[in-house]
Amino acid sequence: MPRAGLDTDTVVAAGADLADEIGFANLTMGRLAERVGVRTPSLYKHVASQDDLVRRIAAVGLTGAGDAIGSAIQGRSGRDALGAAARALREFVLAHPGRYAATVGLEPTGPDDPLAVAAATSMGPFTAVLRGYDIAPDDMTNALRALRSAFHGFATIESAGGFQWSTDTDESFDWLVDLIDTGLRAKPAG
Amino acid sequence: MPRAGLDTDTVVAAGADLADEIGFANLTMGRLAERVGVRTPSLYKHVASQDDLVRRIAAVGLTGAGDAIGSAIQGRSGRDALGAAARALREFVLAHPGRYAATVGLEPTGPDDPLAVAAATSMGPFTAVLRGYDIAPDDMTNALRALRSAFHGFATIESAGGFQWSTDTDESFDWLVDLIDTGLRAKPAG
DNA sequence: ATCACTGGCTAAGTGTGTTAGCTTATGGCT
DNA sequence: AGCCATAAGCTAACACACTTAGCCAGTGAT
Repeated sequence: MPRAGLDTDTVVAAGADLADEIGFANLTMGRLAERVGVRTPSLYKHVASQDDLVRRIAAVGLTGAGDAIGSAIQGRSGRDALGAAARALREFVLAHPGRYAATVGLEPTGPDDPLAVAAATSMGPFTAVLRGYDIAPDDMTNALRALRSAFHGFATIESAGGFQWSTDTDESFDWLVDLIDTGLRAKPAG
Repeated sequence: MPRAGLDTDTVVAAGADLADEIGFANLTMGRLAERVGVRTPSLYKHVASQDDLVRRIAAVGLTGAGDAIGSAIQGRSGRDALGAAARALREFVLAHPGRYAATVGLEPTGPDDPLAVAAATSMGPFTAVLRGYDIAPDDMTNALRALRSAFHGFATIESAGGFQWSTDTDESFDWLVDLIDTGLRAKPAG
């Protein structure tokens, strides 16, 4: 009876990959166990429950998205940085739909929830982007939430196949980025 | 053995109410059966499956949101109409979180999917709102998708408790509306 | 070489979605 | 009023999925 040599990170990573492949809704403990070459109950040596697994996958997804956005804005600023950040988020969600789907609909358990921390840090790059605009310090949180709402909304709707008419989604995305950029520029700083 | 006198609409409406009360994730066929005073298998006389039920609840949710937005913009135009529409959507989602949660993550099955139709018509009022701005006809779809992304994103994140810091969400919402309004106004029509 | 630890296993329990097949209330027709 | 087709409810049973309990064996330190 040889051992598979799993640990928590391996299991979570495999779960994230599997969710991307077969869709988050189809992720089950049984399928994940099969994927990593082990029987279902053995997974519970590495994660406490399915909910625990999902939260860890979500954290991985948020961290990944944040990293992608962070490196996308390197050396850019202003409209350029905004576009690069938004594009990076969108491409991450399209490339990793399962991981990202795991992040929606999770109530944060507390202020020091690792998931909440991951969510906060993953949005960090957007703060950097906003520094390229003339935003009053008091409005920083509002602006961050606006960006997050708009790009998260677009990415999740697109990822779920929610845009019906066959009009080019790339064009719609660029239009949204331009709308936000224009708004941020024209809005009075106070 | 008296009859409960159910039909599909009754079951779906009860399901929507129950989802609002206990949360969409906690909606089960068993709980719904108990709610309507019937045994679980009896529900299958009125809906084909749980997936069918969810899609019907989602359609009810989208229709309800669309109606709320539609009546909110009566007699308003421009920034006023935009704010009223956005506020109506947000309040609908906060008042009916379960119904609205049912709408996310559903692949439309086809072009004549009743769900797709409901989604399209529910966004109709936003088209009316956009007529108050100087949008090129070719950009109408892009603008509609932008509005939908932004307000859907905000509403779902807020409804899921995703906004961490204790900064006032009302203020953030107004800020978002103002950002979009400013952007739509300043963006060149071509 | 031994021993504590730990990662794997099987067995079993609970809850949820679903189907099959029976029974009887309901409403229309004669 | 009585008859009958339809369909709404029921029980029983199955298929999975998540989870726990408890056993066994591989692993690494002493």
